[in-house]
Amino acid sequence: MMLDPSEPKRPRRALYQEVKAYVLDLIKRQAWPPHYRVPSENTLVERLGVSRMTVNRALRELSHEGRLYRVQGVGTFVAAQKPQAAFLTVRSIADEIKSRGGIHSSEVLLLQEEPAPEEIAAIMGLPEGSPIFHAVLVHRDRGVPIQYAERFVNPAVAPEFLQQDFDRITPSEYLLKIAPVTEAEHVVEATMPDPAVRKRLHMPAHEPCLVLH
Amino acid sequence: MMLDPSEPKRPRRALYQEVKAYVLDLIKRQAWPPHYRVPSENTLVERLGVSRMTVNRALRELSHEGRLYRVQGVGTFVAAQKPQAAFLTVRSIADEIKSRGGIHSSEVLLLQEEPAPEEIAAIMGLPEGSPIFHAVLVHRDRGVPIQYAERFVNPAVAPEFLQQDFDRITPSEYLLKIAPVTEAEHVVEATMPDPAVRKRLHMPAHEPCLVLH
DNA sequence: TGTATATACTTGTATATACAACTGCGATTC
DNA sequence: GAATCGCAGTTGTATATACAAGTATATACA
Repeated sequence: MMLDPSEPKRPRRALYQEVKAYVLDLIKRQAWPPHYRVPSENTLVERLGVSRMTVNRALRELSHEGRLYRVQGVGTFVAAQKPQAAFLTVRSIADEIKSRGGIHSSEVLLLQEEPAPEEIAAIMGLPEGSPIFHAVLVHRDRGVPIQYAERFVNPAVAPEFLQQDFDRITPSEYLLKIAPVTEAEHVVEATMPDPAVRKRLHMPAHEPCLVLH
Repeated sequence: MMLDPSEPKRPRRALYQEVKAYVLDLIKRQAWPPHYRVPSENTLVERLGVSRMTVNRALRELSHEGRLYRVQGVGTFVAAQKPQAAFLTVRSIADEIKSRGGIHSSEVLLLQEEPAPEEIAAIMGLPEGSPIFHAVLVHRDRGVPIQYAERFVNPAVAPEFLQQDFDRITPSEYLLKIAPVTEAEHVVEATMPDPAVRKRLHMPAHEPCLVLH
């Protein structure tokens, strides 16, 4: 199939947009399922009859949009469907604060290995009481507490977790780095934090807050 | 200032990244305030000693990232600072549902003019009891209630509000269309919905939810 | 068998060039 | 005065070319 600029439907769209549409169509119709290896740039150059820079721009933008991912020296692949976020999207808290001109800092309140509590073990599919990493951090913007994060990590996934310097890199960033997320479960609930948490965030009493599991 | 690849700090970063950093730095330091007209691509080519395609990519990506905006035939300008969103971003609920393959429907529970309640009037800067439009909708995905939206609208801003067909277009989309938002205030709070709302969403008792003002 | 090397292929970046599309403005013309 | 035209300047797109950088595989060698 060629993308000929002189086709019946005069292409008001740019060529690289056509290439993007071509790829998106194949993804949407499942002809290219998730993690399918997309034809190389040079292959698409031949197949579509456009220059490599044009193909490159199309694939690069689709990659930027999260529809593809690319690995230098290896190839281009169809990204797994994005985790569905019902009118909420969660970003790295550090990025978020930085992007609006704030000054991010974080404090490690707790970082240790401990036996998994029953409910945590059940969620993660581990036997109750098996060792698990437990971290508690507070993120601040110019010293103002913004987010309190309590986190349990399966040691099988991130054995080096306890050795990390979380003043340099946030746990989210570290985990994303060593275990690229293909699937994630987010549960947002609203609740009243317990008194201990409330105190650490300097929150007034009786004020509910958001909890992200 | 030239961006010479042979500078002391060997640039592990790509040239177009350097150009982006150069522009971002000037924006961040307010040397280029919002709506300031950025030098043209050709000017930056001379000033930075890189090719136009490199400058073009840098400016295009910054435009894509919302830091600049570009008008063909006119120029490139510094974008107004984006409304700061603390780790939450809000999209059109209809778009959101559609984008994850759901089927959106909405039901108008109430749509009328009424005297403004005291607290609403205070927030909107209107005299208490002045007429105001009041709309209540439920958004659903395949029949499952996803969002309950109660909305007060200043008649001065959207006089045609009551005449709209909100089965076709959501109130958010309508308001965005007739009154492009330059500034918005979002307050997210967690609370227990009152029994009437709870019943309309078929929510189990005692479950808190999110409220977006 | 194990290791190092060569190679082919992939994506990433940078350049020069060219033309298209659009805008704003001044000059020209009626 | 009003409308039109042309032109300079701007961004938008497309190409050919080249090299850098990363990966995987095959090959040669000890």
